[in-house]
Amino acid sequence: MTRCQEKVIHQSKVVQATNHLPDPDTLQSLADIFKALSDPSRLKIVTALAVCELCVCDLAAVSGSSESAVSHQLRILRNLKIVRYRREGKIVFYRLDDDHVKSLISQSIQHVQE
Amino acid sequence: MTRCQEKVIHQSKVVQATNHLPDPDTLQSLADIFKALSDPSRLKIVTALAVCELCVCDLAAVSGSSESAVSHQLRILRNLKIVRYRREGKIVFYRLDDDHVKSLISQSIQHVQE
DNA sequence: TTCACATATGAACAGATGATCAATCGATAA
DNA sequence: TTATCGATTGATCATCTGTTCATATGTGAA
Repeated sequence: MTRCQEKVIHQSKVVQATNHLPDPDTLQSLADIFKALSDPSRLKIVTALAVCELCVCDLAAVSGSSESAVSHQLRILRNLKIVRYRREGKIVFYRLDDDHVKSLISQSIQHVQE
Repeated sequence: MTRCQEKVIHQSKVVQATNHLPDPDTLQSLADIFKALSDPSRLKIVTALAVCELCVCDLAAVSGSSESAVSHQLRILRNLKIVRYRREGKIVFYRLDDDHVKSLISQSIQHVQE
């Protein structure tokens, strides 16, 4: 891969910036959580769950998509430990796994609205 | 679209959650910024720029991808007003447009590492 | 002007993504 | 048991994404 000839001039900045990058695991976790929140459907689900615990069909109603689609999305959120669930008879209730994501979103809303 | 028969039971929760959803514009802006940060390459670029101003070939070196790929990613970040640039002769220097994204990422890192 | 270099752009391609549909699972009630 | 309902899953498919490659800008130097 070719590099521009100015490389030497900014090399110290490159080294400095490289050293300040998060470690690969952290970088991947960051990208994962951002990706989870980058889909409008999932974002609706998460923001809805930030208000209160909801079952799958409730979430389908809130987000305006099918229960199947919501279930697929919930699996992604489950795998990322963003949501957890409890079964009550035939109904499965979902809620946020912790308040990290909740505060992350509320902070992000402030950023967006400034 | 069919709804589960429990709909009536949780209807107040559905209404409550729906009313607390951010307005569509805010929701879209949120999704956009999260999507911008959901790609590992762009995340490296942004975290690098959080350290100091860098030119395109520096960013290519830091992120470990080609200058063309970086340039394409920078266009996305430019369109979202996440980065800005200044030209100095043949070299174009990029930096974060403001500190919102910087603080958002540092907050997110804390969340990930807990 | 002509050349070289840093960057930007467009086309094309492979891989990822999200919705839909059908089938299935799990739990309750008859 | 069987039937029903809420939820999950797998397959399919259209769409989106990110990289690569080739080409085009824009700037400064010769």
